[in-house]
Amino acid sequence: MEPNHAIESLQALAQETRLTAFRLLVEAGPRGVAAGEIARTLGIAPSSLSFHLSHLVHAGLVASRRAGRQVIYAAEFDAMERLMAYLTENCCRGAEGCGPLVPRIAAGPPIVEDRAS
Amino acid sequence: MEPNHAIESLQALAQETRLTAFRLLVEAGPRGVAAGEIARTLGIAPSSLSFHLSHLVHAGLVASRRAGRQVIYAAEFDAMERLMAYLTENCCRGAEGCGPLVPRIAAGPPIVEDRAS
DNA sequence: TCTATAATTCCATAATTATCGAATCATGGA
DNA sequence: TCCATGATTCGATAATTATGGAATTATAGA
Repeated sequence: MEPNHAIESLQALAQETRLTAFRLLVEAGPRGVAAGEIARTLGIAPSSLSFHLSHLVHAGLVASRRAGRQVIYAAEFDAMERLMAYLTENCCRGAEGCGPLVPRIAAGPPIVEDRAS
Repeated sequence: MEPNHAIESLQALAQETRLTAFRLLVEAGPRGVAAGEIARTLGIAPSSLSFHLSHLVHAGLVASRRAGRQVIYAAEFDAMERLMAYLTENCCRGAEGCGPLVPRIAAGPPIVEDRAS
């Protein structure tokens, strides 16, 4: 994953309305939720929701399909996995519990607060 | 981790300058990097960097300590781990590779594109 | 075709965020 | 104390983002 795509994904999630919507879709699973129901649940105007959903879709974190008059949105779990992988590989080096098999060797020998220099 | 803190952390990372700076600090490890050196590396004004670092510090993703005339910034790996844990628990349900032990049971039976309804 | 429903796009406005020069603060050394 | 260096805060400005009403588009049913 390129840094720019990671930033796009992080931006998509870094907003209260969108994170709430995304969590709702994660809860709902592959079946997804209709736009109108999301808007009602979050208590915001449909046009505002469209604005936010378009961010999530553009980042690839959410997919939409039409079902009759409604448009169903569903979380794209694979995309979320890829984001997690990016963060693990690029933002966790040196830590232990962050991700699989990213040893602390990369950051050099562990220096324990050498403020004495 | 509360959703608001997660959003703060995501916002901190969801910006090119800040993500680059954070990755630099992750690379550097616990020893950290002086503010001036970060600004030089990123090619931005010191005042701009301060602005961005304050975001990262406020989110808890980065810590600062003074060393003589310079201020050294270092990644807080624990905070990053906690963010990863939050995302795994709240944004990955139903997926397999996202995190440890979050079974797909939570999202109900896996529905394989039931567009036939 | 007409109507009702669901959603999006368009538009204006408000709010937030990013940028950097200038001024200020903090530290170390002469 | 004075000066130089490193960093932050302040201030103005530019750019981006969020909000919701009104208009538009898409679909289903009468």
